[in-house]
Amino acid sequence: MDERAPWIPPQADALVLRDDDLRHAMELLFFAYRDFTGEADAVLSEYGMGRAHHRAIYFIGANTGISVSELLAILNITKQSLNRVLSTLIDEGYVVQETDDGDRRRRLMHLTPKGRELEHLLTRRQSGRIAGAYRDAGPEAVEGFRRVLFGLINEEDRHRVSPAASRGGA
Amino acid sequence: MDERAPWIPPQADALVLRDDDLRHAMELLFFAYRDFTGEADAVLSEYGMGRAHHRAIYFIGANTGISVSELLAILNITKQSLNRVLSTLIDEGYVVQETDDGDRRRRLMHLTPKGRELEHLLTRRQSGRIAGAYRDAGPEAVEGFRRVLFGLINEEDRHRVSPAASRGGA
DNA sequence: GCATATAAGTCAATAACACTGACTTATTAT
DNA sequence: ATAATAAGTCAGTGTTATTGACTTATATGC
Repeated sequence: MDERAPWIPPQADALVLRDDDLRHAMELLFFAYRDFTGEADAVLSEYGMGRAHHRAIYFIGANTGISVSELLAILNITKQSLNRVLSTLIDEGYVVQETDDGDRRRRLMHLTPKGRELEHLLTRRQSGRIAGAYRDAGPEAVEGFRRVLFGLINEEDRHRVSPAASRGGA
Repeated sequence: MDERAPWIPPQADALVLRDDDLRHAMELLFFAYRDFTGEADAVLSEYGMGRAHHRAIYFIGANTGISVSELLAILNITKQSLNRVLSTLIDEGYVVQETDDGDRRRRLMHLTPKGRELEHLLTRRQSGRIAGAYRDAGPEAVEGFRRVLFGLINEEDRHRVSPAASRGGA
């Protein structure tokens, strides 16, 4: 069995990718994501919540007026899984649902002030981590970081990523 | 409450980080990690395994002769959690443990040929995704990707990331 | 108007993954 | 001999997610 990277069409002067490079990338993703998410987990457990609540709060906050089915598409989980999380958030006053006037089947959601406050509390530590990494790596590295991560996302979901404020700034 | 990014010491000509930039980074991480890991999940479920098995296989494969406690430190989970996964992998012949001659309390682990085969099967699709993203983004972007992700990892764990083969290559 | 499709919500059962706490067994170090 | 370390085990719990079946309300196509 041929083990050497059958997935690289050796073309032009393309960068040569070895096993070590891929291993390195996978480990970077694993550790970075682990530490990045771990940041908020401590706060969440104080509220009796988990990462799923955070994701819901985050994406409702980032997409005010989002419908349930749109949120499901972003999170890639089932309605039943979301429901448990969502009903907690609604019951405890972090999220509000309002019937869409145009289509009264749809429930548009947004954060309450309380929900917005929790969102900020949760993202504050994560923001600090990102800001530090961005600062240490420099603007060009940030642009590269964005390009590669964007390329890792399924094409059909790339449109869901919100735009960055600064793009390619010096 | 002052909401505007209290975590950025505005210094020198440092890149200005806005809420949008941080939101963008968080979403990139979320979607990229989601799609990256989702790649292997389909294969895993055919084997009756989950992501935890994959992580164990991966890190044993990348660190031949690793001890149980070292693996626990990398995965950041409890001994009991690992045990469920590990005993499956051993029972089904993917992983072998051998008593360390120097310290007979320690069990050094490595993949069997069967385990190595599964590891390759699992990482093949992920490798393709990374290779594609690297190719599309270009070598400089790859270097930036690495720098930022590395900076996101807790300092005390950065030494656990294996080195990349190509560093800053043209 | 009626049939059908869509959006949302719900009930029940199950599984993967992780946790805490308590404990045993070897083996090494003091 | 005693204490510490490495590994393994048993029991109970919780979060996150799943599948499958079903209800309710609203919208749309004919």
